[in-house]
Amino acid sequence: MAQKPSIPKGTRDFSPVEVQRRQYVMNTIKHHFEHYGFMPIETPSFENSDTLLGKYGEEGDRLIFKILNNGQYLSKVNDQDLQSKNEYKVSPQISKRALRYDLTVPFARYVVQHQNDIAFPFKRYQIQPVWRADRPQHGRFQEFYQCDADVVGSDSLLQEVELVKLYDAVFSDLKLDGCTIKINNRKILAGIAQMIGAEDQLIDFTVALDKLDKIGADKVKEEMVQKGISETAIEKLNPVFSLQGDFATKLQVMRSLLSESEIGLKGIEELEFINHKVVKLGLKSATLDLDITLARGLNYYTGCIFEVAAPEGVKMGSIGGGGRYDDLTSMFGLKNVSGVGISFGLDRIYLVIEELGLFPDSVRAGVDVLFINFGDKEAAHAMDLVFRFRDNGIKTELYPEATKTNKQMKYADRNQIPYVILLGEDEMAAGALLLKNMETGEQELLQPEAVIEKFK
RNA sequence: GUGGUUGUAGCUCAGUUGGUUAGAGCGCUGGUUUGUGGUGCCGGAAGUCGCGGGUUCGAAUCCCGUCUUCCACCCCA
Repeated sequence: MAQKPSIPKGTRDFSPVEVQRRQYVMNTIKHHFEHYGFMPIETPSFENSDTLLGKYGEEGDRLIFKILNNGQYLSKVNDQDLQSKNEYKVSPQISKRALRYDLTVPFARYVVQHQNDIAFPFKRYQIQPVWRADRPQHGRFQEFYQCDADVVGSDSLLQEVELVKLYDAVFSDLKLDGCTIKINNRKILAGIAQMIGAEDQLIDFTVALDKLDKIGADKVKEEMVQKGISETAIEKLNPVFSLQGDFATKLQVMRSLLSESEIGLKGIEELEFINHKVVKLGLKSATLDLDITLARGLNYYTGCIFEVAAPEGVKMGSIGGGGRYDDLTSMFGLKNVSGVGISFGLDRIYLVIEELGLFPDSVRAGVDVLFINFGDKEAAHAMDLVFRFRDNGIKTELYPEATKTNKQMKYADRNQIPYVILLGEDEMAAGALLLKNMETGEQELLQPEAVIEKFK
């Protein structure tokens, strides 16, 4: 072997067991999406650059993978821009397409493009990979799967309620108990900013506030001062920094704090409605928690925002996120269509389930039964039975070579095949099969019909 | 994008102040009565020590660059 091949950073190969387990997670999510009435769509891996650029903020633009044009792409570049080595000026001239960064923006594009064929409200789900030129870390990749469910064309807060229930249903089904669905509302954040006279600095303000549980109140205040927010304004935020108690209690504190802000109170009302309904319906294993510091960088959100934290003790960033966006489709020319959606981070959910040892044993690649190959004559007979078994829904294979039994048994063992059938001269003469349970080592001589019955 | 960290056989890792033919465990492979795996015993193959430069009589070991890994920022799923 000369130079070892490799794959780009932040990407992975998946072994048979890994693929099987990923499909288990994916199928669970998909099952619940469909159960809730979402319909599947798919969009291209890459979009026109202008569809994506400018939708995720400055940071987002930097993380979008740009695709180099084909042909003589350099010949058309403005010489001056090329000389100046200004990538912001050159990159649009040499790249007209980019890999999708998430599933929400391509969906908004889809809705606008197909608006005449869509019956609103439109509920779609989408499970596809996305790409980000981020620096890899644990649970952070350059290629990863998102599983999104979105509703467009409905202002009803019942959608938010349904999405909270959907999160709970999926995580409960995956036995991932103890997830926290954090919820907040951009209107509340806007209200606070308004109250402290920092309306123009909403983004700076929320980004700083978002770090509260990570760096503490003092550092957050420091950062806000740095961003030009006045000290007296920050003093007014003290109730926010020390917010405690259950959902209703926290909401009460925020209500009095925001009594002067119309938009802030609207946000409070929305959350109250959602919480009330969710409490009434009940959650199986997740907890809905009001997190006033939750901001989320994606700047197209306008109402409720969600983020899901893994069960306590697991070191992992958010395993899901979402929110309401009132204006996303207007960027593509379709006004007054509100959307709300959530996303499941498949790869992170996988890592959490793995860490907690929650994958069922039944999630396994490979067959149920292996026929040992004793030679041409025996193999020919075995093949008949292999197909008969398969027709009866039993995953079956015949070892392709008549090598030593030892080796064939090892193969079965390595591949965690639960049963092996020995069909040699003696068994053929008796018209029977020797079925061996690889876990217990027990063997029994059975008629083929009896084996088929056993697997039903 | 910023700072740090890692890279030695298929895998997990040793490798002493730079000094002969670079080691171990697991795995793989062959044998151990030619129809029986997961725990035995004996043997074997396998590494331009991430890649490219440099210092040196001599580099896995020191220096620089580069890629990769993981971590902290940033941001997020």
